[in-house]
Amino acid sequence: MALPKLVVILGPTACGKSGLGVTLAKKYGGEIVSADSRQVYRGLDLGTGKITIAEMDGVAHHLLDVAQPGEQYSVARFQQEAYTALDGVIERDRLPFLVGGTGLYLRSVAEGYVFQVAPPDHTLRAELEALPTEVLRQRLLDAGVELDSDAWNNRPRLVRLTEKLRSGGDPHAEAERQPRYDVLTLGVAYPREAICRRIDKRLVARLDAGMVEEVAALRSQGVSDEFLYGLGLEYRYILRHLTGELSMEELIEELGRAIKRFAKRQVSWFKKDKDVHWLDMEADPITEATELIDSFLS
RNA sequence: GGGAGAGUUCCAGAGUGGCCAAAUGGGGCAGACUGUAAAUCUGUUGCGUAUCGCUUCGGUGGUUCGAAUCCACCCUCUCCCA
Repeated sequence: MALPKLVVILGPTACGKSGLGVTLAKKYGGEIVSADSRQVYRGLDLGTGKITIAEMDGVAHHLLDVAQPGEQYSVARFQQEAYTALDGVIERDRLPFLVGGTGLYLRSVAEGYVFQVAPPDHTLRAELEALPTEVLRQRLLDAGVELDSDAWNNRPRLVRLTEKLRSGGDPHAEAERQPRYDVLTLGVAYPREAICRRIDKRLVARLDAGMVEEVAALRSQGVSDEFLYGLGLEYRYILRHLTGELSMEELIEELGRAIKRFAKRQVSWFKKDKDVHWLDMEADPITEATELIDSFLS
């Protein structure tokens, strides 16, 4: 039995994924499932570049605003909820579009990651987090776990490896996949300089639109600084501005740089996926995408 | 006009005779990443026909086997007294 079809739209930040998603979804009678690790939170709007109701233009969107700021979210939870949402779209006999920039989230659904039975143990994590890195590392080494240089100082990863070990999992287990969809992946990207220009432009526009005020409001509603800091980018840098650490000029400069660095990391991630059909955004991406989708559906 | 101090590799900033192409941080570049992923982490960052050679530490000229480090003069900047 053939797998249901899914169109994935991915790409670095500020390249027009959401807009393209809406256009294509309208054209094909589709619905959109967002794949963004920060847009799942309610109230994180300007800072995440979340699509507005008006911009949705009547197209149904899923997995936006499904968690409370401060709440724990994870790839596994995302995958679960995305599967449910996508299956709903398919049942309604509509074409599902998975649109977003969180590489891990996208891939977990598009490729069907099978997660080990080792859910986060927050009590254990709290314990481990108090330990020095060398201790975390040494315990794993003593247990025969092999660590590559990339994980050597990576505390979150050391903690997760320990967690897997404790719950009887195998830290070396081969990554498993069970694809549930027949996927067409469209990539949205501009040349590097163009991305940088778009990022700068969008940053200023969002600050004008009240992005700093959004963060201030979240704080006054009781969202912790720790959570905001952990979100990174806009929330982290604006928090630092609000606490007086960064002037407005420094905020614009440093945040702009950080977003560009992030875009680069996204590109690094997406580049590895050889199945992406990269659209030429400076030509006619809609026609190009339409042709690809048409042949994908036929 | 007089006095004090400073000029270092993209930036900031260590380094005061050999272990210095030069610490560290930032930035840049490349990368990793299956339950925190906008997070977290790794490598690299003068040039070259590369376990060796070449050109760098404001400029010029000295001292020395050897100088970013010492001396002289010059240029620039900061500060203090006028």
